[in-house]
Amino acid sequence: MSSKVTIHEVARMSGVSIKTVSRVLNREANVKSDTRIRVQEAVAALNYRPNISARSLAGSKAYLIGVFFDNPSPAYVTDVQLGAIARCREEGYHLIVEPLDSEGDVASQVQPMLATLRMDGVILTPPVCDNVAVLDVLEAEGVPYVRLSPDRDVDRSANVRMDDSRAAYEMTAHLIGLGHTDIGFIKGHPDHGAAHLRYEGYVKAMTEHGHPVRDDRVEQGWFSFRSGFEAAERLLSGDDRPTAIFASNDDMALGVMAVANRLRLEVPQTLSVAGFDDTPGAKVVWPQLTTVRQPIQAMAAAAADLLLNGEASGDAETPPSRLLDFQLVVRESTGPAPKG
Amino acid sequence: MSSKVTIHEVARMSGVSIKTVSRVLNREANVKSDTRIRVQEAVAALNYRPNISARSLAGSKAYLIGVFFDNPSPAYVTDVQLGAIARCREEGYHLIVEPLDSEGDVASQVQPMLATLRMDGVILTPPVCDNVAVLDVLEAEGVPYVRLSPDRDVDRSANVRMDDSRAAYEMTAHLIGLGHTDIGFIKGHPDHGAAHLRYEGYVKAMTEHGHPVRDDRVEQGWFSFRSGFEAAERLLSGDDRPTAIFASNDDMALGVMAVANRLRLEVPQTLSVAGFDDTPGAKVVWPQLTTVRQPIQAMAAAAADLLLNGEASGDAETPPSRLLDFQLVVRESTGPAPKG
DNA sequence: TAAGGCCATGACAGCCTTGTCAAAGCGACC
DNA sequence: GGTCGCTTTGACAAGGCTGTCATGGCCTTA
Repeated sequence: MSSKVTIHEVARMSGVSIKTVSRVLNREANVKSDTRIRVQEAVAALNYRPNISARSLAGSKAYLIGVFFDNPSPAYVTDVQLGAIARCREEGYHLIVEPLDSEGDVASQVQPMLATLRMDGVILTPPVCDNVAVLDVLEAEGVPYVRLSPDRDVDRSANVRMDDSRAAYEMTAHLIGLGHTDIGFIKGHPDHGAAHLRYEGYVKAMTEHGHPVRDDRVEQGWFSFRSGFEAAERLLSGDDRPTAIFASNDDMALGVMAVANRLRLEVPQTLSVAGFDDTPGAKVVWPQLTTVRQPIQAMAAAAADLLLNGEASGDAETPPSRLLDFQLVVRESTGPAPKG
Repeated sequence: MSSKVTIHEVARMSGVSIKTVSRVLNREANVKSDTRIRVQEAVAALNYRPNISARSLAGSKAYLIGVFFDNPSPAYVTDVQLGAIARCREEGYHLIVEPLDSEGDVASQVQPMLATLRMDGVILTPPVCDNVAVLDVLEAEGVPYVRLSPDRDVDRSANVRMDDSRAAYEMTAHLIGLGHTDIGFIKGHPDHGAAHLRYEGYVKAMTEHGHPVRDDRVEQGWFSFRSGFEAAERLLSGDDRPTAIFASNDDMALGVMAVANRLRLEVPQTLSVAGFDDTPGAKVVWPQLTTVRQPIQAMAAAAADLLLNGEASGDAETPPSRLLDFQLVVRESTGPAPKG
């Protein structure tokens, strides 16, 4: 088709000035409705689309939102992208993805990019969202940003989070509801704030229901399959073992399942296993894993929303924060506690 | 810092014209080397970065490469992004990601996007890379594109592929090398060209090594966990069963492992299992899966390369194509054939 | 020495849109 | 009829950069 239709041609075709076409395109007020319609018809007829470069050069918006990540979980990353784009498309914005290499000097990777692209906003996923150098650069360049599930300095800037503590509480309560009283727990990487929150939720649920939190039932893990595997070996060796294990993420829970498998402990008849995150792996194992789903797409959409509606611009005294609901996904890896 | 440094200031600081600064930035010839150095120093001192909008408005490049996908596999998608960005960064290009919804009218989603952004090129992943409507729009808009692992009309345009047939051949040969002669095969989704190629490689290896391809050892699958599970149930029920199963992707192989697990068939002592793709799930099961790794990042980088060096521009009579090497990943799910 | 050619550089227009500001249109009211 | 105040519209500059073309210096060649 048309290699390049400009606003000029639309103006000529509809018999108004370029500026009026611009007004219609930008949904500005004070355009007579029949003028508006005439222009819209011309736009449709010529199949005209405004040139984003010219637009951002002339105006103040770039129509670009950045997504910065350095995340080992592809599923998380794509969910963020899908959620963000869903909201962005409504307003004609596009997504620029920038994988960061946190091994290197992240700030120096970010500054040039911000200076060239002049994006309207940036969404930061963990762990980049806790990289102070990156935040500093963003603020220096005056680019609004929203952090997803930040760990540190939560009040520093706009963010979107999930209630990890309450989710862990409810998962624990779910197990207790199934009759378990002796529930093992595998902690996550101590550098991640979420790890602490999840542990907190577990402790709270156990305590409130009158079950002791035994030291030898809590193992340190690192969010990896291997660490879950090793923690499970410690928890499950010998005859005195818990009837359920709640791992603070799915990868570790899968490690637990592997050990159970090896030891011929039937899941969930002999041992219930619960995870956290609802990664793709959770559906691939057998039996499928009971876990907690973060509404990642919704969180990303909320982040995009904060950016697009201007709330994240950093002028408010209290940065906006949105807390989204999680979802307990009960599948086959948890069941009633064995009798006796 | 500097809210916006323009090329003008660099020109003043280094005592040359704006145009000369532009020449230095674009690595053009015919600039005296001490002039070049002076300019570069000024650029560094002012921390100047060219404004991408102004650049693309004035020039012919947009410095943007698009990645279109509608891919159920997040791992694949992020690998593509990582590979593409690695090559793009070398030349100051950025990545725009556009998830497509192939349920809807894809072409009409794509055209406006191409018209507004005027990207310099687009990378298409399966299955979008086989959507003729999308290809038509790209060509109509004159946007160069590269397809990753296309199935149909392979010669229509630039593409990057892997030798699926040979990979399947080598995996089968690997099993034969371990002493297996009775090897089951689970085919992939018949709409995917790769499914046929993989089957072809299996047949070729069996035949060349003098082993029969028994009809009751080949099952139709659909690339899903469930279809692998069901195919394995058919292959493994009864006493007359193969000593190895080669599933044409990992998800199905995981289904096989689940069945083996249920039937108490030890992997790999009693049954060897091989997959294809090296998805994250392959490392999460126990024992870890022997599989074939596609060099996805390298393929995406090759695609970006074709775009950036102009080979994909569609002017050559034969569209360029790159065939990359796969990698056999031997882990614990395959072992010597049981004796007797 | 004059003519021709190449290299290095700069002046200026143009890319397509938005922002500013002024002007024109319109209705109502005194 | 004239004035005021509002809505609607347009002329023009500006945004930061690259493309085109012209200029001047210097080297080569006859």
